[in-house]
Amino acid sequence: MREVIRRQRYHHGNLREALVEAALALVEERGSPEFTLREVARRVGVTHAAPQRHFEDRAALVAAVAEEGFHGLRAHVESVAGLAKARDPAARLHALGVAYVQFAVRNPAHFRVMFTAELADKSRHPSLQAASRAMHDFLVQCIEDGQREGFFVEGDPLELAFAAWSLVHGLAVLLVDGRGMGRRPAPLIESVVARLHTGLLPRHRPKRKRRKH
Amino acid sequence: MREVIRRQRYHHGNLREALVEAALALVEERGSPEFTLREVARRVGVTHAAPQRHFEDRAALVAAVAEEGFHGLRAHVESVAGLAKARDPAARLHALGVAYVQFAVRNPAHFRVMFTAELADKSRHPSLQAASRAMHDFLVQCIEDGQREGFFVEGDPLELAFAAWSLVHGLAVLLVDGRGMGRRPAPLIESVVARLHTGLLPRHRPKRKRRKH
DNA sequence: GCCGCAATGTAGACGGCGGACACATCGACC
DNA sequence: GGTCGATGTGTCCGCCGTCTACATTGCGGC
Repeated sequence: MREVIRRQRYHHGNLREALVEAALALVEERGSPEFTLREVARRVGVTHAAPQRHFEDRAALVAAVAEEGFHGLRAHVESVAGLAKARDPAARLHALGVAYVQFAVRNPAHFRVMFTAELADKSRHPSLQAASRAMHDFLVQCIEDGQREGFFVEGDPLELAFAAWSLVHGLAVLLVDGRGMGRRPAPLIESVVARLHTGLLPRHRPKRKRRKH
Repeated sequence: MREVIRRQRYHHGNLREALVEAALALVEERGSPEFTLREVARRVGVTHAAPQRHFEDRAALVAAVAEEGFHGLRAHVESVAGLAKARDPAARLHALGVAYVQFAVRNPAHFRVMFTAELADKSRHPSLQAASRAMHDFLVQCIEDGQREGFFVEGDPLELAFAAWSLVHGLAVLLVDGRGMGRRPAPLIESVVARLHTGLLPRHRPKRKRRKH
């Protein structure tokens, strides 16, 4: 009965990629990086044990999805920052930040998996660590360049990078989690990332001490 | 054999709280918000079905831990911001941000559970939504006060609040996930949150266009 | 005091899960 | 055309969350 729809070929042919794709689709559909190995296998049309030929365990599949995501993120960020290369470092940093958040909003499933709690210990997945690290190094480089040319405030570049990374990552997380207060994301991203540059304090600080009451 | 160590009383007496506490301890120990209901029950010394008398399902227990965390966060933030109340709004906002991140770093287990992916859909847990919302409202209020008195730049207060919330939340997430670059967290928190106020651009923007090469 | 009942914990069953294994099928290379 | 490694199947294991029937308890009305 059930074998009416049956895979024709015994071998799938491209199971590994198909599994990654199916897993991503599941995350997309349910908006949460929780999926079952068997579920993924069913969707692809193979037995639940078949994935083991391609991924040592469930975590390996999750890591593969995350890694694909990191590569996509890096490509997007570098392409956008590359376009802004001719302009000054501040514009480049701005473009970098916007691109980061854009990627998250456009690829929420990938982003969720990339930062899922199950992958918190990345020591088991060195390629993930490398991708994340490369991103960070690129950011620090961008800030050091800007400082050297006087476009950014002086100070420990690592600390500035950490601040930028925090704002941008926090923004991405909040937007992907649907805490965007129902606004259109694009302008919100632009203005929030711009805030990183100018800060919340007015350029001309009021000298009056405090209100009367 | 195994009943040598056996609970004396048939009724635990305070099972609900004990379960929340045990769950939190497990998260703390393994550094990840993944725990098993049966595991928690074993640790408390009851049968695996006993928790069901207090929590409809596993998600309800997770939500209870998260809710406890939100109450703690709010208490911490409000107490710190209360102390800084006498000072100007900028100092108050700074204190608020530092307190937020401090809470995350000091209570990583709580923080992880509060923002775990399983609770992404908070519609099923209105008390969580309320706690998170209260936090946000407090922040917006703080910014509106500051703007009114000229301590912050003008503009949509919701957008400024979103920027502040992003930076602080991102910083907390990165620190809790151990991406703090091995630095002592306290000074890093101070300086990164301070960066929110001043931004990355120098106060006196260089007018020269760009480097020669 | 004691009794009946709601609250709370126990014991066991069920289906689904991740993982391990032996076996079936395939395709690439000799 | 035969062989062997690669890839998918079928089955088993222990653990999981949840359900249900039953045991134990504490408490309020008599």
